[in-house]
Amino acid sequence: MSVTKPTVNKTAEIDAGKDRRAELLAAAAEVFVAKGFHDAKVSDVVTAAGVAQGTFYLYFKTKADVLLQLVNDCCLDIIGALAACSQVKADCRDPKQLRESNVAFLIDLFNLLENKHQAVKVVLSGQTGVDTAIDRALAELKSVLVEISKANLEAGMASGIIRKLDSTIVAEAVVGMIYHIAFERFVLGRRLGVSIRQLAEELVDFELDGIAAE
Amino acid sequence: MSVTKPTVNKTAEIDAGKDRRAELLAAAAEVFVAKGFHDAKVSDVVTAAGVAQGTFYLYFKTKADVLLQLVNDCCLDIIGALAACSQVKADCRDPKQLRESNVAFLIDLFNLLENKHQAVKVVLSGQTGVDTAIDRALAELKSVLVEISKANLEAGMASGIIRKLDSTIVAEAVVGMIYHIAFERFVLGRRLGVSIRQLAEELVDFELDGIAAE
Amino acid sequence: MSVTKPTVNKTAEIDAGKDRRAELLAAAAEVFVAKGFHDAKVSDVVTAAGVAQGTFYLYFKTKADVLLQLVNDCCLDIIGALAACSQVKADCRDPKQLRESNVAFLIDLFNLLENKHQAVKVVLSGQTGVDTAIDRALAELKSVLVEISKANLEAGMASGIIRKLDSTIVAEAVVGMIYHIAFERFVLGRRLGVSIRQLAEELVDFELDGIAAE
Amino acid sequence: MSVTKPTVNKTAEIDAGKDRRAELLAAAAEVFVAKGFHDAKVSDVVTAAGVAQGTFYLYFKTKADVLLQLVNDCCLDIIGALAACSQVKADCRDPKQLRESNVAFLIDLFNLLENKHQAVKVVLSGQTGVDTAIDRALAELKSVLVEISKANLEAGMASGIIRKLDSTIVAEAVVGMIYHIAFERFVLGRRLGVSIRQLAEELVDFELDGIAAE
DNA sequence: AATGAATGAGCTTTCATTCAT
DNA sequence: TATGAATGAAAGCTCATTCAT
Repeated sequence: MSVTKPTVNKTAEIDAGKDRRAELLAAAAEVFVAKGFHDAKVSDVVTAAGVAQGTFYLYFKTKADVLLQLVNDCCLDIIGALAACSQVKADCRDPKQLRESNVAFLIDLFNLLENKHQAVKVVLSGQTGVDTAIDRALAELKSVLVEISKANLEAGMASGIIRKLDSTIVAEAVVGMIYHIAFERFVLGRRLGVSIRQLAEELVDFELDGIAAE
Repeated sequence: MSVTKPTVNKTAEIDAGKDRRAELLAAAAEVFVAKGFHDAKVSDVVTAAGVAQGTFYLYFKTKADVLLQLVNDCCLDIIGALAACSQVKADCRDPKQLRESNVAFLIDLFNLLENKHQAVKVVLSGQTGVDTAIDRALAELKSVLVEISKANLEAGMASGIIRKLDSTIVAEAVVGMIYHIAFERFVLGRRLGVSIRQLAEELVDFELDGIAAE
Repeated sequence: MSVTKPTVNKTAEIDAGKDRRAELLAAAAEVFVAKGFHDAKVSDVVTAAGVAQGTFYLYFKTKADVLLQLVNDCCLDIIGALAACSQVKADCRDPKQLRESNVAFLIDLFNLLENKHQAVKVVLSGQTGVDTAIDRALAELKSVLVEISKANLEAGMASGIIRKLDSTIVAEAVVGMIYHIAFERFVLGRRLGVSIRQLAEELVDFELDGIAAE
Repeated sequence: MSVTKPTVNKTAEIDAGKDRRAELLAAAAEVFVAKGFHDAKVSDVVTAAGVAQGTFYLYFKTKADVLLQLVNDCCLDIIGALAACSQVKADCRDPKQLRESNVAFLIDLFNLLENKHQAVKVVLSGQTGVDTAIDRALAELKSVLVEISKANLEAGMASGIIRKLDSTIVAEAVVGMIYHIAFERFVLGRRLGVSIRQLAEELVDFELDGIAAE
């Protein structure tokens, strides 16, 4: 049926479809963050999006499906961005450069999270157990972060710029730290009285030098 | 007949009541961890506990109530234990002592979590949005950890053993790190190839000295 | 087992049993009036009676059974009393005597209702549809009242002291009037500012002479 | 396609909605009369209406809500009708006119009750204690009847057409009589062998002249 | 006789999903 | 595509009744 339609219409339709889909996705993110996935009703989402109940099912197979797409889209974006900005760090030699590249990385990450806003909140609030595909996507994102961290630690150890340590444990620790801080700031909205840059610098200082004096 | 019942029986009866409650609590923890609170049915819990549906409601007002009690019990226990073991650190003077008291604290905490087992899994998996009382208890636990951490950081800064830093941010970072590691190990069961002692030592090394060489 | 017990004990037991039964009956009446049969729980009744849940079932087969016994007891009492006091009227000749015997009858009836108190409230609130036996008892009571009224009307017509009328309709009307007034006074507690005697006199005036002047 | 729908269809749709509600209301009345509110299940109502369980909750908030609406609708209708037909009586001067206006009023009332059929049965069977709003509506209806009756009695006394009497008590008695007769005829179906006109005349004779000869 | 913990059938209500229009 | 009324499976919770002590 759609095959016989002129291209112009087809494009218009697709665009309209994309808009609708995007609207629903945005509305869903908003509602899921506000009430949590389980307490959010499909009717809440369609009300927020200003469409009818049935329209939801033109774009998503099930209620879980919209969460999956939300998480997938967001995770893929973040993973993509991480891949881009994490390569800078890999070959730094001196401590100052290490500090700077780490700070730059965190600032990039935090800005990314800040812009994604609602979708990020959904990802960070860790809606687990809804669907194995979602669990996989969330695990994948965390795993990518851990891998980046671990790879950097090992490269640094090889080049002598980082002390000998258990890269697995420390990578997990670093990622846990970042997730927690990101959750506080981007989901709960607790800015802790600092800008993104200040936050990144403080965290990198902690990561590199620890808390001990000297 | 009932008049002549020895005290022992009476005690046994009371214990039976406590046992039932404990059995249901344990079964609920198990089921909540396995399926998540929302997907867990009361019928799952009673089946796991081997009692009838109605029996559940002799001990708990609602399905959310059992989660609340689980979380409350567990959080109170942990907070109590933390209060006890966190005081050692407060007045240490030299770096070696600082390291040791931190390691001891983490070992105590991890052992506590390991023993509480299922209830801890429930607490750590962060079942949020079910009940404001539950949210409050979980927030309280985290807040206590952050406060302990912050107080220690500030005491250490005052005595010169800890460098100047933003105690709020670093305390959050440390707690995020611990939560994440605890979640990995005690909920997901990823032991990362180390004992609790090794884990604690590695984390304290990271916390005190960071990752930078020298 | 009870056969081998000495008579004294047996009597004591029976009395105790009667007391318990009476206590439960009284408690049930109270609770049924306060909450209505359907909203009243067996647990409310036993709590009010100060006995354990299981004890209820030593004296009554089901929850409906206690209502049945309450209604039966009360209806039988009233019917018995009615039979006694209604015979006076039957053979009165002159108008003054008719008025007096009617007033006396109503006073007797109202006093009876006032004394039965709670049980009467149960009967008058017309708990219908719980059990066919209960429906039958309530219908029987009303039917007896209607029959008395009808017989008196017909006797009066025969003796010329009462005008020609449809004894069935008027008997129903009279009974409806009495039920309604009794309900207002003995269930809802609206005394309408008069004593039982005044009430009876006013009603008999209305019954005999109607409202028209002259 | 839907864009081109003629207005007629839109109306049809709205009517469908009204019809559904009316169907459910009718089915509920039927079921409530047959089994009583408490023993009637929502599943009985939807089965009687030929719709699915969930459909019930598209039109009514709860099971009690449908009873409330039934009672409210019916009571309001009756009160409205009463207001209209009760004014005729107010200023009648001679006995014959008084009798005729009273008969006319009762005939109007009985016809109204006969037409409302099932809903009236629900109202007259006095489903009490389900919801305070329902209790209020039923009390309001009775109160209106009593007030009308009382006002007429007092007007009649003032104009000398009605003898001196306690208008409160007599008004209650008259309303009790009417309720009882209406219940017998319109709920239980006992027609007592007379037409509505005959019934009204007999009752008015009784009301005006009482039972005494002469 | 008295207890009260345990039972489990059965109810109301919710809400994701469908489908005729 | 869009609609929204209708669906019905499923879940939480209640409470009359039982029974071992």
